[in-house]
Amino acid sequence: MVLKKSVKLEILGQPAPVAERKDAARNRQKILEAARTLLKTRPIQKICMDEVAKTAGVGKGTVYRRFEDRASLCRALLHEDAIRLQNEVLAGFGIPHDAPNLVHLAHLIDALFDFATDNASLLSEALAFERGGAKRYDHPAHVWQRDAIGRYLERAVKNDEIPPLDTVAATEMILAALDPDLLTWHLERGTTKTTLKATYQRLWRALVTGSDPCRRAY
Amino acid sequence: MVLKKSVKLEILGQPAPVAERKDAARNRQKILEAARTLLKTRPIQKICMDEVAKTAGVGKGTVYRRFEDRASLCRALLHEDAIRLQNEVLAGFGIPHDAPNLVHLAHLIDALFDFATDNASLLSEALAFERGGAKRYDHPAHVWQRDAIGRYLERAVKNDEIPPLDTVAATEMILAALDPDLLTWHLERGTTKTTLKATYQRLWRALVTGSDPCRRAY
DNA sequence: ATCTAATACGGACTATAGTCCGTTTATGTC
DNA sequence: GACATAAACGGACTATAGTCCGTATTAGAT
Repeated sequence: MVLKKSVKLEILGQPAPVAERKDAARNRQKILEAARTLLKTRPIQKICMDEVAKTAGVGKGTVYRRFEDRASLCRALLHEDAIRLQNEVLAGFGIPHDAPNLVHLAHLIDALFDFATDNASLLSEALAFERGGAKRYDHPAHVWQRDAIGRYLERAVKNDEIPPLDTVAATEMILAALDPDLLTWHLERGTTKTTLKATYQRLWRALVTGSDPCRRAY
Repeated sequence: MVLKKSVKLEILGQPAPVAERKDAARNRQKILEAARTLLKTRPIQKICMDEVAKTAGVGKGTVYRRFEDRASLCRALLHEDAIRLQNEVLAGFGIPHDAPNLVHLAHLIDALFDFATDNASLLSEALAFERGGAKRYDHPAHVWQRDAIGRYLERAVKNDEIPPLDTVAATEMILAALDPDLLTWHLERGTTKTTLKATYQRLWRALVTGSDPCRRAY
């Protein structure tokens, strides 16, 4: 059997759907649809896979054949938003190309922030993938975000927009602070999204503009 | 029945063992011992609660009566190290009391870093507590670390050691980057602990010494 | 020593993620 | 259209976290 080559759309971890058989594709859609329906009634953490299967009218085995695991299903549910995010990045947020890299970065981080808060519950579940094994940091979703931020930071340094800096480490710190559970915690305690976002913008700016005074031995 | 009042030792989330009956106390020890024995053979993620129960020679119900859940057991296993950590902090790391707050903070963060790397696997499991619900950020373990860092940061600002700063937010960013899974990831990829720690020290210093230039509207 | 009530025990039970495998279906070939 | 076979289906099965509850133990009171 010759598989039709399908365009690879590896975006934020969406499993590239390589030429599925018709029934398989249909079931994939039924499952996603079922999940989305259930998501309207309660957060993903309260939805079990059997229920998704039953709602979709397929067997549990089918769910797990279409989606590697629970986290994988969550990632697929995030796909649309992820596409939008990536398109915004590719389009450069409508900013002049020659705008300072820090401005680009500000927009990128804003977008990542929105993505994280708007999808906190799904993301939390999606990231739980392989806890303790630390594999999550090798996941395309994470790698992509890291690359995007890192690129701008490097350019900003080269361009003398900010002092020299360990861009790799800084990138990771910026991303770590975007932990969906942390954001959720703040929002649940009454901080508005706007405030939180502003705080966050100030924070990463402080990080990348900071110097290391290496204040004496101790 | 009158309970003997026991000293409350609420450290890093260790459940204060309030006057247990003799059999209960004995079983608590048996369970901890069993867990530690098993931990010598493989990481906590590969050990199931039935096994702990069986090894300890008690029923599963007993395990769950002594320890609220898996995460709770992990926290108990971290207790000794947590005590040491707290004592170091209380002792001020043997630094002169009038040393700059940033120096104190450097030692604190070093200690937190060591604690996180030395206990990464247990911590990862312990923190997994209540994912998606964001309750982990209200946990005594986290609150304690936050307070400790926050206190030094505030003093450092008041003392003009660093420019004004959103100390609360900065504290959270510093802690977020200490994610045990992230540290594990680096260590697994060959970064030495020494290097990683040095990088981390530079990073938080950059953060707290940074300014927010508020570069133009965009 | 006995009594009694609070406390604890243990293992069967439930819930749920994820696997396995015998049966069914789609699809390219003749 | 019939055939062969790769792919997919579905639900029973396994593994494991956490609950429940009838029975057993402890410890203060008498």
